Amino acid sequence: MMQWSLRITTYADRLLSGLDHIDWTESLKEAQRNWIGKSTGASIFFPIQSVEAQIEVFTTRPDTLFGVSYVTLAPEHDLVEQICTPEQKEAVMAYLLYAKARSERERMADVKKVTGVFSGAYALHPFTNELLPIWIGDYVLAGYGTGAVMAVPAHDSRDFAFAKQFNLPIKQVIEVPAEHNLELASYDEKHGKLLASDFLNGLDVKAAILACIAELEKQGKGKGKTNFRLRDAIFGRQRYWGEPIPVYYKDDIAYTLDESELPLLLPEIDTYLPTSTGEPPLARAKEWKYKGQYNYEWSTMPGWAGSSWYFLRYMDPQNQQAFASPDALAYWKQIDLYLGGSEHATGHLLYVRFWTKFLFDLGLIPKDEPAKKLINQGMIQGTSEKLRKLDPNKHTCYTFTNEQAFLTINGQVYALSQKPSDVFVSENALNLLGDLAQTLSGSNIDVNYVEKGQLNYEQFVQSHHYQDALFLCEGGYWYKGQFHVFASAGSDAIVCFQEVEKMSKSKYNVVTPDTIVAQYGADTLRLYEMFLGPLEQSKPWSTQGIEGVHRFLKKLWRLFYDANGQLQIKDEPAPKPVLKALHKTIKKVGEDIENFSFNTSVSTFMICVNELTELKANQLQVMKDLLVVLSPYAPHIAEELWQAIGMNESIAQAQFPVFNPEFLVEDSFSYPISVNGKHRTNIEFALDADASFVEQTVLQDEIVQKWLEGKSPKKVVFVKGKIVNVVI
RNA sequence: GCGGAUGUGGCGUAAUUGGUAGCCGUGCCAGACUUAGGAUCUGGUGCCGAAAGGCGUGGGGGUUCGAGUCCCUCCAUCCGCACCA
Repeated sequence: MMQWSLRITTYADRLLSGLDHIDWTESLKEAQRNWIGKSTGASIFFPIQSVEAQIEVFTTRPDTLFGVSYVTLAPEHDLVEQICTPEQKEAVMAYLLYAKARSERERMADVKKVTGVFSGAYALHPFTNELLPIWIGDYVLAGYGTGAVMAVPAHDSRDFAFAKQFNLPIKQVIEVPAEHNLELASYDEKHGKLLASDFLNGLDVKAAILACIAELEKQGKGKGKTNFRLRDAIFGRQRYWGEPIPVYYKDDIAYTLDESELPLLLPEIDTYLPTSTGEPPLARAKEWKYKGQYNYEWSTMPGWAGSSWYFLRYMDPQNQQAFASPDALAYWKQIDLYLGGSEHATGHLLYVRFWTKFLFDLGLIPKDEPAKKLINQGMIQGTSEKLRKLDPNKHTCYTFTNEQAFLTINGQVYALSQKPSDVFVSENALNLLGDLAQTLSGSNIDVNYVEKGQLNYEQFVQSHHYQDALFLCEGGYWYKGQFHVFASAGSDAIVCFQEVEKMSKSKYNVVTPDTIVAQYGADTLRLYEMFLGPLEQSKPWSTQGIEGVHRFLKKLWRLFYDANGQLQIKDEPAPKPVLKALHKTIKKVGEDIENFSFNTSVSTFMICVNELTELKANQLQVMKDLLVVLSPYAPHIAEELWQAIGMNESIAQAQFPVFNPEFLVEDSFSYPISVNGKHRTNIEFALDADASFVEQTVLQDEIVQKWLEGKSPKKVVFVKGKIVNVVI
C-alpha cells in the first residue's frame, strides 16, 4: 500500500547527539539510542558470477572481509529470483513460500531455528575473486541494512550457526585466545590481530577496519557507511479521527494545498467506518472534493501528529495568525519539565523531538529540543485476578460433538447438556487436571466480581455474557447458574490467582479512586499516592496504610479545633521549639519539591504535626505558614482551615514562607561516641567545644573507659558536629 | 546477547551524600477509655540472647578511624531493545 511517511531517518544522527544535551532519564535516553540504532561500518559490493548484477552488503566488521565464506540474502531480497539457478529454482521457491508463511512474530520467537536454502549462484570476493556461494536465509532481515550479509562464520555467531547447519567453510582471520575453540563457537570479540588476510595481516581489529575501508574506497569496491535501525515513520491512518492530510489528487498526482486554503477540515460522514470497497472513512464524503472536482487524500494523520507540537500552541492558544507569536515563543522557549511515562520512549518522545528539530530548522521556534528536563513517573499497577482457561483445540479433556460436550476428569467422563462457550478452571481444581494444568493460559477476570480471591459467580455471569461458560471447581462445576457435584468433599468456590500488571481496561483490573475519595476525601487519596514511595517507582495499587495518612489529616484538624469543635488558634508569638518544628518543615519540604521527593514531604508533615501537637502549638502565624507549605499537597483541607483562621484570599495566592535558619541553630550536640567504629554512647558537647576538651572528656567517660580496658587509644577522631571515634 | 534500573524490618519506605542504619506510616504485641469497636489515646516492636553483648542494608572481597553510601567481583529481580550483520 502507498503510504505517507515522514523522513525521521534524516534526523537520526541529530536525534542521537541531541540526547547528550538534555536532562532526561538515562534509561529513556538509552531506549532512544537503541531504537535509533546507529552502527558504523562499510558497504561492500560483491559481483555475481553468472549475472550482470552485484550484491551490496552492510557490515560493521569490514576487517573480517577475508574470512567471508558465503553470502546470504534475505528471502525478500530483490535479486533472489534473478540469480537462482534452474536446478535450485524449485527448492528456492519452496523456501520463499515457507519464509513468507512464517510470520514476523514466529521468526522472532523462534530465533534458534536455522533455516535457509542454496541459490545455486556464486558471488566473487571483491579482493580475491574467490567464488562464494550465495545462500538465502531468514536470519537476514530485509528491513535492515541492504537485506544481504557477507557471512564470516569464524567471527559472527549467527553466521557460525548457519555454517554449521549447512556445512559451510569456516575461515579464521583473527587470532583467538588459546582457550577459545573455533570448532564450537565463533569468536565475535572486536580485538585481536588479523591473520590470513593479505594486506591486513598483523593489524589490530580497529586498525584493520580503517585499512580495509580505505582499500575498498580506493578500488571503488565499497565505502565507509553509517547505518541506522530507525525506519521512516508511517504518517497516514485509514481512520476518520485525525487531521486531514492537506493534499488532493489530479490525474493521480498528489498536489499540496496552498497555505491560504488551510485549514482543511474533516467532512461530515454518515458512519465512521471504511467503505464497502475498503477505502478509508473519508471516502464516504462524496461531496468533499478540492474545487469541487478533485479527490482529497483520504488518510488522516496519526495521533502523534498533534501530540508532537501541541505544547507550542499552549504558549499562545488564541493566536489566529500563527501557532504562536515570536514573542510568546521567545518567552516560553521550551518545556521546562516534562513528567511522563517511559512507555512513550520510542514513540511520542522520539517524534516530538524530531518534529521540534524540523520546526527549528525552518526557523519557526527558538529551541531544537522540546523539553529541558524529563522525569518518568512510575506506573501505579493493578492486581489482576485470573482464571485459567481450557482450550477445546488444545486440551483433549474437553471435547464436544454437535449436540453434546464432555469433560474428562480423572478418567471420569462428564456429559454436559450443551457445549459451553468457555471452560474456566478454579485454582483449587487445578490438581484435577494434573500436568495439563501447566499448559492452561490465564484469562483476566473483572476485579469487581472477585472478593478475597473468590469469584462471585452470580454477579459475574449476569454482567459478562458468560452465561454459557462452565467454571470447573474442586467438587464440581458451575454451569448455567447451577452447581453440578462430582466430588462431595470438594468445594464449589471459584478461586482466582493474582498477578501484578499494568492497569488496563482489557485486563479488567482497573480500580478507580472514586471509592477512596468517597470514604476518605480527595486530599487523603492525593497524599497517600505521594506517600507510597518515590515518584519514579512503579508499584501495585494497595490501600494498606491509607488510614495513616487519613489520621494525619485528622490530627492536623485537631491542631486548629479542640474536642468541642472550637477554633483554638491565638494570635500570639510562638516559642522557639514551635518555630523550630515549623522551619525544619519549611526547609525540608522546599528541598523535596525541588527534588520531586514528595513521599518524604508527606512524612515531614506528619513529623511536624506530631511535634506541634506535642507542643500544644496554636499560634496563628505558625499555623498560617504550615498551611501554605501543605497546600500543594492537601489543597482542600488547607484552603478550608485557611478560611477558618480568617483569611479571605485563597491560599493558592499566598506566599511560600521563607525558611529562617536562625530557628534551627543549636548550641550543643549529642555526639555519638564510637570505639573502633562501633557506636557505644552519646555525650553532649557545646558546638564550639574545642577538640582537646572533647577528647579529654570522652576518654574519661565511664563507658569509653570500659571499652579501653586500660589501654591507651591510638588516636581519637573528632569531626565537629558529627561524631567522635576512639581508635584502640 | 546488549543496555537501563533495583536489592534495607512482616510490608510500603527513610537515611543531612562517607559519620548514631531503620525516620514516617502500616502491621503486630501490650495497656487506657468504652456496653461495644474496624473509634480515640499511650507504650513497645530489626534479628539472636535471661542479660552482658553479638549480628545486621542480596553474597564475597577491598579502600577508610568509620561504608547502606566509594571500588572490584558474583547473584537475584524488574524494565527496554534484540538473528540489527
